[in-house]
Amino acid sequence: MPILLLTLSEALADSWRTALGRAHCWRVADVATLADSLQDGQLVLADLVLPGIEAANWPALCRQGRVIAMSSDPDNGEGLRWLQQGAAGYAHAYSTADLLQQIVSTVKTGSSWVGRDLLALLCGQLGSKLPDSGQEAWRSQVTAREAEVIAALKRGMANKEIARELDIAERTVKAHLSSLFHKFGVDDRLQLLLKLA
Amino acid sequence: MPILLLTLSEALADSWRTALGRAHCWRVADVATLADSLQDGQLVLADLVLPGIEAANWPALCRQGRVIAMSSDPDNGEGLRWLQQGAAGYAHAYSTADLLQQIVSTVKTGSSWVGRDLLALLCGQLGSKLPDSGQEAWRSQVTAREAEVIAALKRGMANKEIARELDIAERTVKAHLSSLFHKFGVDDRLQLLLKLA
DNA sequence: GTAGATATTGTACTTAAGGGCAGTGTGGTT
DNA sequence: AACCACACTGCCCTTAAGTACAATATCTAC
Repeated sequence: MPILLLTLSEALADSWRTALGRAHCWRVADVATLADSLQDGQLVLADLVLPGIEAANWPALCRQGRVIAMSSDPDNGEGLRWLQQGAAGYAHAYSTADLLQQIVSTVKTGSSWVGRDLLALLCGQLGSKLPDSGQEAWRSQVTAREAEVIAALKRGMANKEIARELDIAERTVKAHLSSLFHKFGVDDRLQLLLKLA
Repeated sequence: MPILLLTLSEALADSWRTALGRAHCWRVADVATLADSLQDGQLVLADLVLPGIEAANWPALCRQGRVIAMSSDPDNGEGLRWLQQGAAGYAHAYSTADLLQQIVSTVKTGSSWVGRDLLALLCGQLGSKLPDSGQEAWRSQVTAREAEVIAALKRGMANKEIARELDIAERTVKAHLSSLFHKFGVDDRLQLLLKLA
């Protein structure tokens, strides 16, 4: 599946092609048509200067594909808006080839990409609004070793496997688990997992 | 400059080494010493389970190097806290090799790395606008009776209890579960639950 | 009407899970 | 020194979980 380059500027398209490899890029300039024919999970680099990209088309694009907003004049406020509307990334349209590859590669794996300072802004400004209100109170009553067992449990591992990983006897794993069961008032690993989820 | 692996768990260090290349990794387990001798821009993978990592050491680490917080049990609220304290990234300690390379490569270029859903949370949309990958697709391949068993399982019930509830023999419950295990390619009820979550 | 999916159950077996009891060792507190 | 929390382990026992090998019954589709 080629990467779609959504821009009117031939120069921009060219610099993207050069960075990402000419072969698997496909230039498109008509937003409206694209929104209909977009495949699921399709990767799109979208030049924000493109006429008609904002209106009704952007959310439609983002529903279908993984769209990276490419700004010629990046600004944290602007970036936040596009990300809120479903963008999978926000970057400088004239990023270096290295960075561009990085971004595409990141988004391709299903993650989102956002610059360092924008992230800092997000953490600083919106962070306080999060209901992180120490719902993690249980952590305090769990020892370091028990926490490791929990982590393993959350990966669906059996006692024997956990023992191997932590390099202790299976009996010890059971001991840690028993302790956890008591602390959380549950009967078995399944209920513990549900309690923690 | 090698990547520093800051963890007590040999198993974890090993999985990181395997992903990132044995040659340019360096295992360290003492936070206090490290904080002093850290080079500028040094890349560090920091296991959050490590004792003493939170206290006064974390900010010092982050001032000197690029520190990625590795959680054995990731949670958006937790992630936010570490990022606010200067982390260059927040990821699952047991990420796949591919993803780990991705993360390291991203942070190495000077960007920050943050998972998709955490970013969505930061953007204040809680993922509602992000195309989420067919979350309930599994329902189509599950029979009505199997779905009832799943519902009971999600309440942490044992086979005997499920049998009572559905008014069938325990053996039948086991049959339904076995069928589910095959359909989802898992080995037991715990993994099934994790698969469904 | 025969094939296939679904639901049901039985017997018997192996392995995993969990706990009881008992003990060792370490590190910090009073 | 005495205490305590934590980590670790062994032996033994009970019960739960999961599977192999069958078998019967219903319902829908071709």
